[in-house]
Parts: sequence; structure tokens; C-alpha cells
Amino acid sequence: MAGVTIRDVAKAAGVSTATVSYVLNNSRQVSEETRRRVLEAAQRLGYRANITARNLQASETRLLGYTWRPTPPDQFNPILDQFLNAIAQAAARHAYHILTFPTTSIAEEIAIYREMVLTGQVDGFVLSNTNLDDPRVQTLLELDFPFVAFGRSNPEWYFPWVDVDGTHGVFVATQHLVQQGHRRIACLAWPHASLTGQHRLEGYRRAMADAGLPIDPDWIIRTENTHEDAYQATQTLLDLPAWRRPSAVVALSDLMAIGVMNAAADRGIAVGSELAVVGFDDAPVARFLRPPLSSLRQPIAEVGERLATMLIDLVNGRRPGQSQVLLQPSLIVRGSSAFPYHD
Amino acid sequence: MAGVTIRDVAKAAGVSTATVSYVLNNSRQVSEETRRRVLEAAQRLGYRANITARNLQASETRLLGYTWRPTPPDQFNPILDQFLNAIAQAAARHAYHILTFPTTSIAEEIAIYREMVLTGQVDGFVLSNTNLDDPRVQTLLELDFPFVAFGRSNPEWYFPWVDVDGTHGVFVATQHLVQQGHRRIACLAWPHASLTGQHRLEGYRRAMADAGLPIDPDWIIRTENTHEDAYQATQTLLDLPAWRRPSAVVALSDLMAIGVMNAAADRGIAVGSELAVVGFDDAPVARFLRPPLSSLRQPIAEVGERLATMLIDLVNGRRPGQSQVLLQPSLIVRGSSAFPYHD
DNA sequence: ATAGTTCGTTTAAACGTTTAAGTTCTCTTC
DNA sequence: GAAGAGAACTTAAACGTTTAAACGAACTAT
Repeated sequence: MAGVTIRDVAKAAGVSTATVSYVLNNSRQVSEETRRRVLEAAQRLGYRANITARNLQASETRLLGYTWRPTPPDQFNPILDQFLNAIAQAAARHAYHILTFPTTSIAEEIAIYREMVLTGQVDGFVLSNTNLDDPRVQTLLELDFPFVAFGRSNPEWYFPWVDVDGTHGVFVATQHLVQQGHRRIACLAWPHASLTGQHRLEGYRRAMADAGLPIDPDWIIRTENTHEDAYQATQTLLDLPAWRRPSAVVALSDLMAIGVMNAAADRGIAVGSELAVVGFDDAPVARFLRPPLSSLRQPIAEVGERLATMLIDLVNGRRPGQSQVLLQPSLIVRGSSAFPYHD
Repeated sequence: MAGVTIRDVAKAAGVSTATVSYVLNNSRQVSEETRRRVLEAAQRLGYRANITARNLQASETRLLGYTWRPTPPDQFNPILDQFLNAIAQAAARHAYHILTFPTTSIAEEIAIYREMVLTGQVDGFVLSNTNLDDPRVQTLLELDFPFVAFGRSNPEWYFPWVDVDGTHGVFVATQHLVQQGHRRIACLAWPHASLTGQHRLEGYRRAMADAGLPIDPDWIIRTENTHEDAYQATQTLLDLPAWRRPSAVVALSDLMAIGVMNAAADRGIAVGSELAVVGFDDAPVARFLRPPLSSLRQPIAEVGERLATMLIDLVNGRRPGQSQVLLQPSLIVRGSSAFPYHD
């Protein structure tokens, strides 16, 4: 298609291909006169070095692999757009690009990692949604192949990651509810197996302890991350006798927070004044809900940016400056938790 | 990293590299004995052909480029996740992958297309959100480089596309509202410049004509695709005198439909019974709104799948079977438009 | 005058495949 | 018994770069 090669330029400028390469990459001293001729010829022919050939010779691909599980229809992925954009943008600044590929299970994902490493299809991987004992992390560590992760895993495994401090985020959110006058605060959490869930729940526990408030065991309900489960859990919470019934709920995701809001609304309970709710993620829709949903916003762009630059450092054999980074989410207070509360 | 080349396998099997290649690609007759030896050696050494080398020799990349504009914080992109997954999955079936790259303006996008074509970084492009006189389409047609588009453009330009039939979709949605008993139906539309907006609006017009219902010019309000604009427009609609005030609104996107719902709710107007609303996109959040939002669901997975296979056909010099495909959206009726209406 | 340096350039190998063309051997066929 | 065909394999070129090594010329230092 493009067709014009370095040989064409060399011929046109009356020099060898080596000289053309030296001029174009500025990698050796070349006389002014020759440089001029080469540049002129390259310009005139519209020459651009073929990337595949260059990659072969450098034995690299300048491609970073990223995959994610397609979001089930009853959930949403509020960060994919931003995240992909952030890593792609940071990568592009170093002439790297993102290769996306679909996977439907962890097992398949691992098989594809192996294959891609062997066939030299990418120079490194970006993982997201890591968990304890994550087999992907384990595999890539074994293969000794460059990768970075959005999320942590086993503390004894050394690998570069960036994560958002869910503990501190939920701590701040809970503290905020306490300041509004709430005393009975519930937490809709995730199954034990989720490391992210553990972190976030811990923030709730600490804030309650910090405020000297007791936690009724019934206030912590663990479910999958769905609207439906959160809706049900909220019913259970609202069925508690008045003196044990929570006046505020911290949900570990916006999706669940919406479940809380709907369950309350369907019972005629005014969200915001009678029941405060805080979510996590600050999904784009949060601000448009009625009342608008308070939520913890993750610095997704920074996460992506840091991950990409860390990975590129790694690929090029440089130790990344900081290789395990915890970023702080920020609490966005909106109507769902904006009212002072009195018993 | 991987390190084991075809030469290693050849040496181990005691044959030439050509023979190894023939065996592994099944591209020539080879004796059973040799085939066995080669396969055994390849297996034992864990050999996988290097993709960059293969690509160079075939002068292809097996990469398809896709870019999209990052969604502004006050909007959402309900289809990116699904769309990317669908094209990546279809591409993977033919051993192609998706290369994503970020762009912030159309001008930049075009510059990058040019560069990528010249450097041979991808074999083709997927465009989305095309419009009339779209300069990207024009550029790629000029370059005579393979591409396909999610969306149409000028009818006199020939290129392969897949689009969702907005006209028919909105026609069906409007018809549905008529069947519920609505007579005064408004439409929140987009600026004239939007081709997709034109198509969808046309569906509204046709359905009204079809039902013999007059359209009050004040019922069509054109704004940008934002919650805020839709909110304002709805105020205007609801300020109309009772005999001209619409009892139903068709919004060209879910984002705008949410604006409608909120404006109504803030005035104490019951969405669903007093004011029916239908959106477009069936964003994941639609089902969780109160009331749940009726919407037109686009067959995104099929769009992506068709685009990818069409593009791969094109790249390989095959004429795609059908190269201009219009798919039908399906109306998902929920609470926001489920009630029969009487004046 | 000679050896050593520096500068500017070319030659040729290398990256790891695929594949057209060539070689060798065996088997037919007349 | 020679010519031809076919099978099984090898040789070597090609894809388009980069870059180490070689080379020659012009200078510098002894």
C-alpha cells in the first residue's frame, strides 16, 4: 500500500540505506550536504519507515496487551472508557499502542497470555481487577514477562501495581455520614473472596470504630455486585426494628447504591433525608439520579497514566520510579447524603 | 524472551527451516516420518512462530485500528464496552486484533490515520459516529485504504458500513406511544448537522403522519446531546398551555430521556402515567431508573461483529457479502411508557 | 614520510519468517 | 536404458529495517 522503502530513498538520494537510516534516526554524524539530500528525497517520496520491519529488527512490538471481561447486561462498567483512554494516551506518548483482545474466562485469559508471550505479540500486559491468589499474576510472574496491574494481590508477590485506596475512601465516606448525624450506618459489601471488597469494608469498620459507634452485625450484608442483590439486602435492612434500622448506607459500588435508592423509594422512604446513601465509582449517571448520588470518585485517568508509564519503563528494562502506588479517591457529596440527620 | 526460533526447531529435527515451516503450516507434502520428527521437536522446544517476522514477510499486521473520542464527564457512552468486545471477538476468530489509540480531535484523528497507513501499522480501520461530509471517510477513500464504518455518510460516497435504523426505531417508539393513547407527542432532537439525528427525527415525523396526528412546531426541540439541555427543553415543553402540552416525549438518547424524567419529576409530574418517555440506546442504567426507562436497544454486538468480518474480507481483497447493512433496533417497553393514557 | 585519528560513508549481517526455485533420488514408462 | 515425472527435501531470496564492522580519504602528530 505505502510501498516506498528505505531503498527507494537511498537510491533517490544517491547514498546507501544505512546513511538514510542514520540521517532519519539521527544516530550518527552525517555531512550537512548528504543529510540535506536524504531529507529532501525522503520528503519528496513521502517515506515513512515500516513499523513491522523496525519492530522485527528491534525484536519488540511496541504493543501493550489489555483485556477485560465483557460487562454482563445487568451491570455496568463505569470506568472502561476513561481507563482505556488514559492508558492509550500515555502509551502513545512513548510510541506504544494498546492491543485489546476479548476473553470470556480467566482460564482463557491465561492461555492467551501464554500464547502472546510465546509468539511475541506484545511487549507487556496491563491487568485490571486483580484479586488474592490471582492466577494471571502468578502466570505472568512465572513467565517473567513485563506486566502491571490495576489492583493488588498477594503481598508476598512482588509486581508493580497502582490501586485506589478503598479503605481510606470508604473511611472518609463513612466519616462524612457520621458528621451528618448518622449513628446507625450499614454497609453493603462484597463476598469475602474480593480483596477490593475487603479493603473497602475495612474503611467502614475503621470509621465506625473511630467515631465510637458500635456495628450491629446485621448492618453488614455481603452480596454480589448487582442491583438486584443490593435491592434485596436493603429490604432486609429496612425490616429491622426501628432502633436497629440504619439511617444511612455505604454501598461498595454505585450499582449497588442505586439498588439501595430504589428499594428505599419503593417503600416510600425519602433518600437523602430519611435514608442517606453513598456509592463508589462516581459513575457518569450518579449525578443524574434523583436525588443525585454521593460517591467516591476514582482518579482513573491517573491510574491509567501511571500504569502505562510504569509498564513502558519495565519493558525497557528501567526500574519504574514508584512501582506500588496507592491513589486516593475523592468523596463527591451530592443530594443522597447532603442532609443533616437527627433521630 | 521467547527465544526459540524456527532454526532451533530445524536443527533439533535435523531438517531445514523450510521443512519446518511446511510442516507447521501444512503447506506442502512432507513424509510422515519427517513430519513426526518436526512436530515432536517443535512441541518439545515449545516453539511458536514469531508474529512480527511472519507479518513482515506477509506484509500485513493483522491489526485493525479503532479510535473514539473520550466521553466528556457529563455524558456517557453506553455502547463502547460492548462494541469493542464485539469487534475484538469477531476479529480474533480470524487471528486479527484491535489496536486502540486515543485522539482528541477529528484533525488529529485524520493525521494519525495518514501516519498509520504510511508506516503500515494496521491493515484497516473501524470508524464510528460518522456524519455527513465526514472528513475521515473522505480521507480514507482518497488513500484507498480499507475501512468500515458504524454509521452512514454522504450517499454518493461508496464505502462499507453498518448502521442502526434510527428512523424505523423511533417510528416504532412513537407508534407505541400513540397506541398508549397519546396524541401530543414531543421529540427532543439533535442539531441539524447530525445525520443520525436526522434519521431518528424522521421516524418521529413519519409515525405522527401515519397516525394522522399534527405536529406542533414547538414539540420538536433541537439541542446538544446533554442532560442539561434536555432538562431545559422539557421545562419549555411543560410550560406550554395545557391543550398544547405534550403527554409524551421521545428523546433521541437515554441521556436526554433522563433529563426529561428529572425535569418532570422536579415539577411533581409523574413520569409514566402523566408524562410518558422513551429513550434511545438502552443504556445499562435504563432498567434501574424510576420508573424504568423504555428505550430502543441497538444490536451493538451484531454491528461490531459484522463490521469486523466485513473489514477483514476487505483487507484480504474479498468483496464482503453485504457491504451496507441496516439493522433494526428493538423497543424495550418499561414503566416510563407502560401506562395507557386518556386526556 | 609514516603512523594514527577522525570523519563520512558503505557493506553486509541480522531480526525470524515464508516460499519460489533448485536439487536429489526413486519410480515409471516406452 | 534413457527420458520424464513425481516426491521429499534444501537452498536461498525476500519482507524492510537497523547497526556493527569495514573502508577510504583527509587530517594530525611524530
